[in-house]
Amino acid sequence: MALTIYDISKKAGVSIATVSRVLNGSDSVKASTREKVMRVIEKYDYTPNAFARGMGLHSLRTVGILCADSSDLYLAKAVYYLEQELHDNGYESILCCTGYDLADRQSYIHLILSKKVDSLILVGSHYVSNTDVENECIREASKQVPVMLLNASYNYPNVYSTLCNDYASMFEATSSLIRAGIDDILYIYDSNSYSGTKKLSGYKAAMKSYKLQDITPYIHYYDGRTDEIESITSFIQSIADRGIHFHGVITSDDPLAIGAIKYAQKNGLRIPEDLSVIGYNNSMLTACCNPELTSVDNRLENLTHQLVQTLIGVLSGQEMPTESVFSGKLIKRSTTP
Amino acid sequence: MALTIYDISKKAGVSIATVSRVLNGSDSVKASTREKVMRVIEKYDYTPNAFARGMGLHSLRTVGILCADSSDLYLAKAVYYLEQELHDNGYESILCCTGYDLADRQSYIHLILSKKVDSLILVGSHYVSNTDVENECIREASKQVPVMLLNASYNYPNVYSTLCNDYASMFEATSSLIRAGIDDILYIYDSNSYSGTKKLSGYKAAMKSYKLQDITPYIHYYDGRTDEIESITSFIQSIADRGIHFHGVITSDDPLAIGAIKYAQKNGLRIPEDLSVIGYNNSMLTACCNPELTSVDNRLENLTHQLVQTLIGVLSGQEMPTESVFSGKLIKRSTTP
DNA sequence: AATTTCTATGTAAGCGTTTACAATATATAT
DNA sequence: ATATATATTGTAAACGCTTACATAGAAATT
Repeated sequence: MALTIYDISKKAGVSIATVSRVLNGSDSVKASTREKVMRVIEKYDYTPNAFARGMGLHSLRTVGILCADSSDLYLAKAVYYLEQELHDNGYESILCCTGYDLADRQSYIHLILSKKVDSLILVGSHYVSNTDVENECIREASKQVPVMLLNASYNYPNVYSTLCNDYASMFEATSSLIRAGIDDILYIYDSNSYSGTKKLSGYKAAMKSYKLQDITPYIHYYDGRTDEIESITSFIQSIADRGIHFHGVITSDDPLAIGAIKYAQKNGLRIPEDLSVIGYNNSMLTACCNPELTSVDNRLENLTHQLVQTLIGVLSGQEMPTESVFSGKLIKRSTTP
Repeated sequence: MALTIYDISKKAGVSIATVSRVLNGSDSVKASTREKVMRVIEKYDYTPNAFARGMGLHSLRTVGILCADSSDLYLAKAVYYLEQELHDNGYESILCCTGYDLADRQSYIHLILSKKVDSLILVGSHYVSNTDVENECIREASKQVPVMLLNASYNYPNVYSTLCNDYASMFEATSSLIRAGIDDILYIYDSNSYSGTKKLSGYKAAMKSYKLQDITPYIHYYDGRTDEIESITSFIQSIADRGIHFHGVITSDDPLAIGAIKYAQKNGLRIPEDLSVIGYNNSMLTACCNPELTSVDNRLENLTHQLVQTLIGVLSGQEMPTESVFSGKLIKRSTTP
């Protein structure tokens, strides 16, 4: 059995309260007593039981992070930045990868709330949906702790959003191709999440402002895994095979754009002369392919920084903005003219 | 304030013991009582406090996962598989990203142990080192719970290892190039971790068995971030600029190999005619570059599956193998002859 | 009908901390 | 030397749950 605070107090010849005070860095402990206790603690390598602490303490300075899929390049990076930021601010974090299934997500929210976290960070806009049933769990969680959304927005008390203006970014990306004289632009997306919807709207708006005809043949939803490039490539091939002509491809995520590049290369199309490609998220993949991929950088590091700053503010009782919006930026590389 | 078991018991008109029994699925509760209690629980959306449970319960069916960096493609995928497997086996998981700093890692181990986890999984061989001081925390942790190592081996009671034979894989990868007539092979690695060392040995052994001259000029340690392809490219460029000639590059991780491909393309070298490249981990990057990258698949999904199976066995009191070794496989694509 | 057995529920004692409050020791002022 | 203020330490009551044990009620046995 592990040692308890009683064992330590006995061995050090003080009360448990004093040991607890030493453990929690209270300043009302005589230096000599503190040292005496510390020696015992170190000698026996005592670690306080976190559950017991959790019962007594109000805050454990811990926040829960929920992320659909940590193997997604972009989400993984977001989690990484968040953990860093939190750590730098003296907070611990617990991460749960929930997958994309709604029921699982809900049960994970319950799970993580029961661990007495000070806040909940939802990474990736999959957690915010158009169907209101889904958002029920956000509303519920927000009754207990502040809920922080990354790349999504949800207007509700105690919910704070930090996001990039994906609509504007995608509008700009699309417009840039149109200005270059390309107006038959395929749009491939892989998610109907909050930001997924915004991006699509941005594309549509740009297309419509330049073009009158029906754009629905250009819009395609890919529902496979985004780490299977070959599957993406054949998805795009199948669109071309259906007789849809396009000289541009814009995607909601870089891997999809890689698929487009592969498609072009398989069909002997020159990039960007015969086909222009724009990705999204400006991930490391942009540098892996050849030619290198033009992509939208949505300033993940700024977003995560702001999110944690907002969180710290909220937790310390300050009034904070409920929504912080950043601008993305189109990073031009070699897949666009 | 959140509801407690007392509130529920009052509302349902039963004792807290009965509520607790319903919560824990005890079979000695009358069906009608169970339903009555469940209704109240659902109505008020009650979630038991995990800390209080932790104090009473012996196991919370939770395992801690420690991972140096979740933004690393390979590690992130490992974590993802592990969480899935654990979830499928009725275990929850807590993940901490520790970074590569030793002191941080140690404090995270303490942290996560204090949460009364049933086991500790260390993802990535960075946790096992040649300097014995570092492994002290593994030994300590293993006194409390079984410690599972992914891609590393450490012979100690209550420590279980699941790994790929990186030595053999790298020996084979190197040999395959040598057999193709290429014997000036650069080796780029990015870590002195357990598996990093094994891979290097495999390369060395293969080189030595075919070649007598000194191979040290070919071995280079890259200590930058692996998601900065450009930085890798110029690293390799600088090696070439120092007058070292090579017709092959083998790397300890795919991103490094992408850097090699980029280097070749910048210098007008044909792949694989002028330069052959082999990566490691068979990540999605192998499909992103052009030509597509030959790489070693070390069967991550098998590894994680086996690891969790072993863990479940150990936790249920069975005698389990302390080391499970899988074979990797060289996946030939277009960067090798 | 009385006794025994079994099932369902309740009571109360932990689990290992934190912390308000009380008590004591020490320092300072008179 | 005494009174007062202050610094340090101790005592004991939470915190919200689990579970051994006690108890009441129902069913089965005699």
